[in-house]
Amino acid sequence: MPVKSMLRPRSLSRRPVNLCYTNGMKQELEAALAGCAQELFDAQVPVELTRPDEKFGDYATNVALQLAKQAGKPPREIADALAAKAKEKLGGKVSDVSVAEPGFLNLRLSDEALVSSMSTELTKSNEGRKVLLEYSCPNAFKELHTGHLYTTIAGDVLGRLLEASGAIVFRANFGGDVGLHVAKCLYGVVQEIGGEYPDKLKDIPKASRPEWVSAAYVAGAKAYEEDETAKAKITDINSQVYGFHESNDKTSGLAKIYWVCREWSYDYFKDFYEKIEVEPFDKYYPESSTIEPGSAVVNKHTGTVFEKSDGALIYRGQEAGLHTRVFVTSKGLPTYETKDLGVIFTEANDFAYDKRVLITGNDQTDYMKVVFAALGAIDRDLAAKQTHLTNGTVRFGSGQKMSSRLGNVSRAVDVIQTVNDTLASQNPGSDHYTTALAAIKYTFLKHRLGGDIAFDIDESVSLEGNSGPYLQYAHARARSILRKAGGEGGKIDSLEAGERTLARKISEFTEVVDKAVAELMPHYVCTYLYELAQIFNRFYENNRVIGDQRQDLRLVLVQKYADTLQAGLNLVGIASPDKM
RNA sequence: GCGCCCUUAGCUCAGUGGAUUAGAGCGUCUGUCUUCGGAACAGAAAGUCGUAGGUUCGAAUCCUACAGGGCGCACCA
Repeated sequence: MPVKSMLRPRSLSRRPVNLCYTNGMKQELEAALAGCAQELFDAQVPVELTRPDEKFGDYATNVALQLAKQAGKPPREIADALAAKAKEKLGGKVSDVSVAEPGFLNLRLSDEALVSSMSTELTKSNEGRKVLLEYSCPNAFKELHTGHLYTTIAGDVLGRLLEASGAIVFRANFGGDVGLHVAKCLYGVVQEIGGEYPDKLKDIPKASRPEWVSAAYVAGAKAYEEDETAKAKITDINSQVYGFHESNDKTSGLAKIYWVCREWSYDYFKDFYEKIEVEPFDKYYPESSTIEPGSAVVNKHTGTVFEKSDGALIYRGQEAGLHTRVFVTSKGLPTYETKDLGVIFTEANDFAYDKRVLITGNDQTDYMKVVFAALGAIDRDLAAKQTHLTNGTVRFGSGQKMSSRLGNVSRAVDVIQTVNDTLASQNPGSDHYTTALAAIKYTFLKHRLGGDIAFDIDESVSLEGNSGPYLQYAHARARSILRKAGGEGGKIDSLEAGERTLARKISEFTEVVDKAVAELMPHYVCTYLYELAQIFNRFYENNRVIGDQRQDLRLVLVQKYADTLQAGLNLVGIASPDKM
């Protein structure tokens, strides 16, 4: 495969390739219609069903318009023929197949078929596929900020989606534990404790460690800018830290401080992930561990893939329309490029993945292309397994109004704290942490992955409208009905209008998830769940369940709805308590 | 300077080749209900889909140019 094909624009790579679905009403109807086209016109066309406005039907297709050109007949004529054939072929599955100008085909499912297609059984489109997900990726010795919160939540949900589609997911976390930021931090630490006395670290209580280390970093960074002596010292510490790894130094004063503070960082990350209720990582890849494998790869391909230029080792990406980037500096130090190659190969060894999905900020788009291009020149197969997704920058405030409570503060813990406090003040006494998490996660996840996000604290904390808490409430409400009604339920034979609208929406669930999985876009699920809850709330407003003649039937619908909403919330990592 | 991304209602965003009125939420205005949990529901006002061309039976969606905004362009990560 030529290198260029790996550099295709995201809009193309998003297209799903795997079309071997096994079940589902949509797939069944598509196959049947393709069969009709084959029989009538001897034409092979991919039939794609869409969900039109309910008044037109349950599914629609423009296949007749596509066929018109091939067959050289008016689309209307083709549509009429297809409709007649489809009715005959699909029998009891559809109650109506109609044609609309200029040649759209609309299908309406029979109530029976509609009811049977309400399912939370998902398509296993990635059965057995090994997918490595790399996300979150915070630097040790620093605090987690809002960007980390976003990428962590997004990555976690992509993992859930992939797992739901049958994939075996490996969650990897690649973060910097060497480099200038570490040296700055260590400098600050040493200043704070008055020398290279690792024993003094014992005095720092566990709970305040993250902030303490962070403060040391800030002090170190300031000294680096303002004080020449400090700057020289920090530069020296920087190379010492590399030495701690090379010589496996665990005993000298500064080395001890380094290892202890590094461990504190990893503890802090793990606590944080637990706190925001995301799946734990399978493995951490500290940057220091990727230097050796990365350098080995670069050295091996020097002269072929990489070339010397001004004393540095570079990959010349210019010919492919990319940037030329340095992999090893003229001082012989590996750059992030080399470390990235190192982690790619190490992960491949550890997990033997079929696909690797990396999620980073969108400022790394062009950079990653260069790394992948270099990788492609080394190992085409491995390069073909790489996917780079980006999450946008989190902006605060919306337009004119900045949030007075958050200002520009972007620490992840502050965001959580602020949302939690706001909820607590609005609704004292109840358990609002679950609600706070739902609010935050949903705020991030409802947007299409890739674009920047305006994080408006007031909006995300809102319990109304298109929000996580609205969905949780909509779920708890349905569960409450079910509790009150007891375990009864009945059979669904025919549906009234409001019931049918709800059933129709429920039946879309698996299709929406398929799409979210195929495109690795969680927001489709969020949008769907909100629409589902909205439709239920309308139904609920207009239709009595308990005590109604149709109680038994409606309870089945409520049950299906609650299960579907719960399954969907679970997929996007949001809790669905039965009571709030 | 070169490259990539973005621009849809007052604000925040869905929609990315299909159909009569381009959809939501928030905000604004007006209602519903002696509530199977009101964190609800119904309705109204609000849009030349950045601008100008082009391709197509059909364009917010594809192409070109321009404008505005963001990001990236060798020894940082």
